[in-house]
Amino acid sequence: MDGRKRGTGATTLTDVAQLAGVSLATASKAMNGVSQVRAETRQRVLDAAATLSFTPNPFAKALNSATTGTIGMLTQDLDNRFVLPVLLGAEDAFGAGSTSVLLADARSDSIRERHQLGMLLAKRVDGLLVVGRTTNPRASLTAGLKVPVVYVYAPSDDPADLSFTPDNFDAGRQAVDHLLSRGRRRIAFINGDPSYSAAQDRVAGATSRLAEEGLSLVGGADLFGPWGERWGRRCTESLVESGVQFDALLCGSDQLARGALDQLRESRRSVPDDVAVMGFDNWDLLAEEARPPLTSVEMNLEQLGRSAALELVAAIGGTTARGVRRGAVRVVPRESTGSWLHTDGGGTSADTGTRETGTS
Amino acid sequence: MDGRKRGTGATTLTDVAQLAGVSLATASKAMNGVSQVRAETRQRVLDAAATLSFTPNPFAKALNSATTGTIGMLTQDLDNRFVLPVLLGAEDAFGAGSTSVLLADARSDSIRERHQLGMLLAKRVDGLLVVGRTTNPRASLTAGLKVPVVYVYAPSDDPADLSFTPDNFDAGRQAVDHLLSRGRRRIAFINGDPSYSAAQDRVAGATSRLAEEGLSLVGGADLFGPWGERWGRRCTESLVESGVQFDALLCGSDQLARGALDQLRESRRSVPDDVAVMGFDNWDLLAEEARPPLTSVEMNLEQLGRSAALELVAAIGGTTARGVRRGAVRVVPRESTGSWLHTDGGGTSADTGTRETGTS
DNA sequence: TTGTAAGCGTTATCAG
DNA sequence: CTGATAACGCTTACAA
Repeated sequence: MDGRKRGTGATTLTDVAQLAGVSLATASKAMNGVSQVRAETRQRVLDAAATLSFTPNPFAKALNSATTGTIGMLTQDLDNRFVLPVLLGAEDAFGAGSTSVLLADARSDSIRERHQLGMLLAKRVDGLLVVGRTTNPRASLTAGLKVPVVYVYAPSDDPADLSFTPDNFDAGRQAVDHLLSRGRRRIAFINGDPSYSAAQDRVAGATSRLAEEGLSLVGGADLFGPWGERWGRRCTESLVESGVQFDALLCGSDQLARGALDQLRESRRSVPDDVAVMGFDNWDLLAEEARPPLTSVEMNLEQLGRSAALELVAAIGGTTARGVRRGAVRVVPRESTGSWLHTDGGGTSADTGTRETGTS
Repeated sequence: MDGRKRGTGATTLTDVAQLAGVSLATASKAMNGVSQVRAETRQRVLDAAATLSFTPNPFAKALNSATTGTIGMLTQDLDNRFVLPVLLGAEDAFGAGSTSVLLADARSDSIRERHQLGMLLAKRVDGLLVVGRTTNPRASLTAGLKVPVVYVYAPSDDPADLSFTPDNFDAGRQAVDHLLSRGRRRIAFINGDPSYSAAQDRVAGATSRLAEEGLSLVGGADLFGPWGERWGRRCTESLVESGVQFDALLCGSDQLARGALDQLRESRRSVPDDVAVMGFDNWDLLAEEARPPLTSVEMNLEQLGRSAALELVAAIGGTTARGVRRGAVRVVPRESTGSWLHTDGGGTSADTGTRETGTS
């Protein structure tokens, strides 16, 4: 359409300079606010740029600025509900600045991950955000890279790297805290797959908090099984049948908790009056529609992604940080832990409560 | 570390040429396989490149090739479980080629969407994939853009654009087909939010298929309500209480179906013996853990993303296509529709069926 | 077949 | 304060 020899046809700084009646160099300075340019001149250039709706070519720019305004987000498994919020937070944080995000997914394949890494590097990203699939530590990729890398969700196994991961240990502690605050003392813990550090850390946190009260989990601390409602049901069933007394059921995930709730209903245990139930992850879809709505621990994944992004930007800027940062979590109370144990909410008496144990 | 005046320190084509003992131009030709280069020379260059682990600077490349090897993925709402598979499919399809994906999320804000669009364009993407939040048609963004745009999930409201969206109408038809094949004839439909075209299309498809058999939905075709288990339960309850006879319950989503299953259990209706239940979306997490496991319609979102990506690549290549393409869907049978109506469990006769109705 | 040189759009240096 | 001019790394006529 355009008589030029080459070029994209987009308006260039030269066009702007021409319209503004200044030299290319001056136009550049005016646009970037650097160097001394008379206010009037700058305005003229800016106006010209606006009229032509000029957008600087980022490639020409990147060609001599050593930084490209792009970061790579390398996910291990995009098809994972936990990475979504992380992605969102990160994208948001970057977008607020002016860096944009190049996405690459490894599909849980380390060969493919290597390949994607190469591709991202070839695109000259300024930094890398590596988003894991679980909270289990993962192999570091940092060796030999000249760009900063930040790991999110799955921390790097190299302590010299910087990682962000949710604080599952504290999540366990806070959960117990919450249950204690509801007057529960006989807490059972149904857990997920033991190969997940999330499962291990959550129960460890819970145990630790209980120990401070001189308590321990009833029914044992090793009720591991597949994540999922089915195991939640089965495990709850055995627990009930075993005759172990418990007034709270802490479940390693909301899914497990859903199964537990179903089973408790069938066993005619009232929630929360007989048994308080809570989960982890605060997956609204499951938690809010549960009967009763499920108290859960929000892992603040979006915030985690945001923090990681911010820190990556900082690292690109030159700062160097290392170690594993554990993102804050918080309990979101709903009805499943809604009542103080043995109140006469429904109509019963009995104040066998042990509130005096409270430490604060 | 390096005495150069500027530059990133990365090895350049000039380095390669030097090592190979040829001119810059020859090196370039050798690398790109164009023009006539003696095989031996090319090999020498390739070797040199390998030794230096040379990666061409994409910016320098883009600067004179009019195409950048990057597409923009503009999502309306990343925090949506339906976009994940689409993203995955698209990323995969692009990755297979050598285009990479720039991600931008609009957070359901049209102002922000405009902004992100601008940013993507400023980055000189070769094309745009616009991923919607629902399957409702959305405002076209194509006007005035010089890069091709393909819409996924939410189709564009401009028929001149190219859109990919799941075939909800056919999903409704196939669902009914499946239920009919199980001997069910009194089918009730519980639906989600009527403002979703998915809800409308699914029930329309179901109705259409039933009509072919001279049937219609029992309990009416307007049981719309909020997506979610709660509505599934409530709606099922009224249905049961209303005394309407039904041998199948088709639910507008797996979530609704989960609610329905719960309610049916409480109403002592056996699934699938008394009532077959099925949903849409085939959300494994819900469907597989349901009691019994839930038959559902798989919307093939990943494939949808892949197709859209492929078509975008084609469009960048110069082809022009328009209109709305509806992605194929398929029923995934599980136990909730597992039995032929009125068998007696183990393996009986009873051919009360109406198989002869089949049109083909 | 290979090399020279002219861009691509910007920024940075250094004179005016 | 402004303007030539030389990079940045690569592709591509055009010569040799």
